[in-house]
Amino acid sequence: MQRQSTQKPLEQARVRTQYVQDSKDKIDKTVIHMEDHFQHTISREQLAEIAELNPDHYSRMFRKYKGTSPIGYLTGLRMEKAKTLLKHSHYSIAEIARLVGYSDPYHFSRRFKQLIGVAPTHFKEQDLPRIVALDGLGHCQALGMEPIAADLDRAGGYVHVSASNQLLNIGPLVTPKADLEQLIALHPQMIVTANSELEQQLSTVATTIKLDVLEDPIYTQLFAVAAALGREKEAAAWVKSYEAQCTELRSRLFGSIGGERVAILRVREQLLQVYGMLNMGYPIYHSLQLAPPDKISMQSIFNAHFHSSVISIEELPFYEAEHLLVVVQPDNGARSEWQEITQTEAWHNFPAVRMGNVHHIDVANWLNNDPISILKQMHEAAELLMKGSRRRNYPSWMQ
DNA sequence: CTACGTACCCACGTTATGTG
DNA sequence: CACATAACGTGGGTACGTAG
Repeated sequence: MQRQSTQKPLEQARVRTQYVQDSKDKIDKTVIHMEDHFQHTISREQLAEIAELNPDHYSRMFRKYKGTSPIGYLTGLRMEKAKTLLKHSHYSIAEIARLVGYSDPYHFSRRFKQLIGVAPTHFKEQDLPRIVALDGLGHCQALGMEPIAADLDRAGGYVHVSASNQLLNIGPLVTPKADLEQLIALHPQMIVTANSELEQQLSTVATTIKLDVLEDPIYTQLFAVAAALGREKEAAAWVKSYEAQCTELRSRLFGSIGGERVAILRVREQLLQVYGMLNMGYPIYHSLQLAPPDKISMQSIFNAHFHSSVISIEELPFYEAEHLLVVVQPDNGARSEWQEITQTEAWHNFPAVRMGNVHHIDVANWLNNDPISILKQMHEAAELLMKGSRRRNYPSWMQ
């Protein structure tokens, strides 16, 4: 008799979940090692040893979680460091090559051109505009442009800000004089903002780029920024890569959950919302083309700007779905609201709850609506829905 | 001339991938 | 997990261009 058949399904799921988590932790351990030691020689074997995995198996696992080979990831890391040094230091190319882990500057130069598109010397001389991103940091980064300052409070957890890129946190800009003076002192050439009043006010300081984050689809927003920065080619390349990833994830998801419905629930103090196709719904319903609850489909058809419905817990059965993504606001009011919800009959009868398909997502990563965040949200959602058909992903404060 | 950077070539090492 | 093999990456060498 096979061992599996004697093991309870829940126990199997627990073991599988533990295994997945262990592998991820091991890969993360090697990523930290790369970040700390990129200036030295690092081999796949060394990394595999750190991860306590067979080198072949390690490469496979790494690609599974990071989408690239270990050495490919390390090279990318080194090139990012090199870009920073080229822009912000006076070291020679040979010195920079050495500082990022290349003993042969010629080799470094070749790889740099191959990956970045321009030779190190030209990159150093490129006169990039001084951009201040009061909004749209993710838009700029998707176009390969690193602003000199940004409102990091509005950037969201998914927009990566590396410690080395000297990005100044300027926000939140609430228009009093002091803030404006600080902004002018930066001598910006471009300012990206979603606030029309500010745009008017700042148009005398620099060329302003107005983002319409509520009305415009993400591609329109990206191309608006690209047009102002002369980066249309980069925008097109980003869209192409993004759509290729959408297609790949859609086909994998179809294989694992088929046409099952996904609902998105946001819990706040005294407020329960079910999301539509916009904002948090965008990566789920638009990018991954997953099915929303039937009522959300109807509401979206009748109102193209439909954002979310505020509901009472008794109305939950009208939004039936086989999978549920839940955002609980990280405050005590929302947490106690959440505790109450999970005690109700409507909750226990909800299909996704009965099937064990409830996943928690972090508000800090999910409220932002920029290319970088949307891409990562899509990957996070796909991973949760594919791997975790029986996995509970409670945040640490709930355990 | 010298220093620095890029392009090209070649041999060898490393990594990815398919198969069992 | 082991193995074979193809693909890719690396490092050393040389030639050449450019600027001071």
